[in-house]
Amino acid sequence: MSTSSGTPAGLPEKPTLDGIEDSLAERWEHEGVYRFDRSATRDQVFAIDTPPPTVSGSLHIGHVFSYTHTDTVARFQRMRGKRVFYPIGWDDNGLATERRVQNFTGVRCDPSLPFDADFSAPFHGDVPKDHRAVPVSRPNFVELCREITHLDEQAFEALFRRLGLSVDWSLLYTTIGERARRVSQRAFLRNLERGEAYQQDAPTLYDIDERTAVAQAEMEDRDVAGAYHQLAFHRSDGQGDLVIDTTRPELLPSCVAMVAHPDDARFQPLFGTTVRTPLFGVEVPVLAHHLADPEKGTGVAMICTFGDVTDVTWWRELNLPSRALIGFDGRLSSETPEWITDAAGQEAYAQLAGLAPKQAQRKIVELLQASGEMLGDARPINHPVKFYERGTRPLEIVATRQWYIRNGGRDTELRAALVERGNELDWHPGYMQHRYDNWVGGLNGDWLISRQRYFGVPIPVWYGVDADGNPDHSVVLVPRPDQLPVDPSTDVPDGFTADQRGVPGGFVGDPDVMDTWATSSLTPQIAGDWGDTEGDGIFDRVFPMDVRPQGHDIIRTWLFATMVRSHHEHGTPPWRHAALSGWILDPDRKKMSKSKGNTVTPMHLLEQYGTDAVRYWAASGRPGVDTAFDEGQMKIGRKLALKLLNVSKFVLGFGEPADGAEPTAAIDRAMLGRLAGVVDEATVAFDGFDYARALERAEGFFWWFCDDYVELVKARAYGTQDDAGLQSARASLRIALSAITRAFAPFLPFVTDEVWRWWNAGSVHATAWPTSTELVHASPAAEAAAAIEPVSEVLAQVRRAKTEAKVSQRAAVATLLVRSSHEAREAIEAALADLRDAGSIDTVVFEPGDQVACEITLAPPAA
RNA sequence: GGGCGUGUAGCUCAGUUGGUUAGAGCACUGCCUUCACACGGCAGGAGUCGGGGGUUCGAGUCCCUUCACGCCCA
Repeated sequence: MSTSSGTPAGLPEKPTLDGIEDSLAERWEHEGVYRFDRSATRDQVFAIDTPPPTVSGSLHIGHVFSYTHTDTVARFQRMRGKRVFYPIGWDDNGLATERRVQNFTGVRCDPSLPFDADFSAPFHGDVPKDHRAVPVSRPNFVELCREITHLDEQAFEALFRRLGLSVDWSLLYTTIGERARRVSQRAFLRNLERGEAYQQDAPTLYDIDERTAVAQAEMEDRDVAGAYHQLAFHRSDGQGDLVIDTTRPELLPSCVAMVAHPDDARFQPLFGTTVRTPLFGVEVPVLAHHLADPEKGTGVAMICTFGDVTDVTWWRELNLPSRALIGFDGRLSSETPEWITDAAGQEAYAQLAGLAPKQAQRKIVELLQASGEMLGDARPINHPVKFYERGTRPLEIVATRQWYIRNGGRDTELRAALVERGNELDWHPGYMQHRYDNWVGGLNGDWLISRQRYFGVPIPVWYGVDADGNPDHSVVLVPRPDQLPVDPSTDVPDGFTADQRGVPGGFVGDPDVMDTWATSSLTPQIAGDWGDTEGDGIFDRVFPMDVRPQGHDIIRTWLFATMVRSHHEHGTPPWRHAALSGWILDPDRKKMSKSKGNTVTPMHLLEQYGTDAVRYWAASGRPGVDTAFDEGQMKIGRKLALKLLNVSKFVLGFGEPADGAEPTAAIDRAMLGRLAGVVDEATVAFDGFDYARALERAEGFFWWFCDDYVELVKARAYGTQDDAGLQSARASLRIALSAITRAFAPFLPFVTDEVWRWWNAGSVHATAWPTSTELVHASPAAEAAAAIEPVSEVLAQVRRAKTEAKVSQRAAVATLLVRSSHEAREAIEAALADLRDAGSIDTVVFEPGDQVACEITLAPPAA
């Protein structure tokens, strides 16, 4: 191979980053670089249980951030020789999608309507403000949901492909797809068979706007303005009043008891006595319970069924009657309840019947003030109230029949087992396990999975219908496994015919769908083809999976729910590692969220800085650590990508080294020694899921390599010294460039593959991760440092002298006097020819000294 | 109220089992058209490591305490 000038074959004259994303993404797809090898054995596989993004949400920079983290790990493992099982899915089922469809198309679902084959949505976006939602049948509504989510999914896929995620797109799934429904229903039916799923009539958190029950995990506290109303209850013994403070006077008609702390001396004499409620005159007992807070209000509270979750606890533990008044419509019952027997009470209730809670509150305050049973005015306070996390009005508690899955909330043994499962996982970072332990330890009920919604996986059961035509929920009819997935609203259970639906002696389908987490808690089973529909049995070779990457905010939901399902079904944690990503913060260190309006869409950033640059920013975010959105980091990423492009051109521009060319020069072997250490560090970091550290080490080396090493050996590589030196420099540059390119490949997949293909067949992503053992010419680490550091120091001092003299770095140095230790002098002398070339140095004189100290005499400028 | 995390240069962050004079990039300032790269290079100034106390020969690092911010839970 010629060593003369000219661009060797394959090297572009003017390398560029522009447009490399599209062409490389196409090549990867065409070459099947990320295709999972379905014949791989378990020990060859690295399986990743990636979060399926909610496609009805907006695309934002957070997606780029956390998915990049996972992708770097996937690419590393692939280069280490693993067959990487890296599927992705779209989470399209659930309330978020229903809402988006309602808002986008101007419809609402009315399940009582029949399917209309000719239906088309009144709008596609831009629904007028005064538009009244058009009621549509459930099948029509579901069809619309599918249509809209399909559009959203295309936008997500475009972004994720542009981001260069090395997922196997042939494994794509959706959480409403046929497989997801089959797997979810199968898992549920097996839970049912083993007694892990059950139905129960119980007080349930209920969102009256969405008309659906919600689970503990979906509930959140919000501070809202409320007001204490002081009400006087009348002692039955006629010895005066018992005064309470309540924020919900409208629930007074459903009061079942009074409660105070057992140690509270003020109320001890009253325990066991009764009082009569204001307005309604209902007699209720005064009871003791440790959850009553003596500091709160007057220290005594009224128990209603049900005002909040504490009421539920009291109701259960004190064996109180149920006097529920708020129905599914969120309004007070229109019938006067039978426990109000007093005529005046009945008259008072008549004025409240059918009102929404807020209206009822205004009315009852009026009545109480008129009767003199409310003392003083309402006193405004701020207090925490339970909301559905996607809801706008406080949750009510309504007693209804729902399906539950056991999660340890009512069973200490199961809870302990689930905590233990958490111990079997490796958490990255480790402190995230506390979130899991705290959540599991604080559960106080089982997992409610029924949702009174439409776009979800149907609960796959029917009920018998009794002789009076009412559903008999004790007669549960289940489908055969080979029937799955079923839709009980259209499918018919074995032994019945379609015309028996809803008639006495017939059957009726469960109208509900499963909670979205009840499906997404099965992503390992869905992605891994549990049940083996493909017939190649890959499930046993990908499960339990190696890692679950996800945000730390959904440990209590997604991670925990997945653990519960896997524990019940497989008796194992679903993965070996959990890798938690942090948040994106805006420049004011506030969490980015749609409601704050501070989110950033990613596509224009990918276009402006290039994908590698944006990935560089993302990969700089430490595992689990919240990271500020920082375009500055993207600029640095772009510089890094450009530098790799240019230095590759430089190194490869020398052409193929001569046969047998080897690193022989001390400084060359020392550089490789430093590189070997960096490769080892990056490998250890990656094995522990610390991609950010791996990047930092590689990057630190790379800038030193470009700034010092390349500058030092550049002249020698051009041929200013002997041939042995030339060959050593060129060989070393190539060896280093190869390892550097591969070490950057997980982070900068585009530019690394671009430059790799200039001089190698195939993709860098299909080659081996660099190892220190392949760098056979490397000096041992300690020797390398001793050989490099004095040389770098001299170079730096020469540069500084020229900068201070305000002359060009090419300016000639007449004399360089170096004071140094004996060892440093040896290192400097070994690289002296390179130093002279790099610094344009004429005479070099050594003197003994402690630290490396130079006196530089510049040559007079040439005229 | 409980749990967890964070606090290091103007900004974003490294700093491993305690060990020389606390590092990097950005920004800022100055210089250099240099034959891989001006989308570049070289160099410079800039820090009471949130505060206080303790352990130690030695603390950014370990312990206690306190303040601020963030997240999760109640």
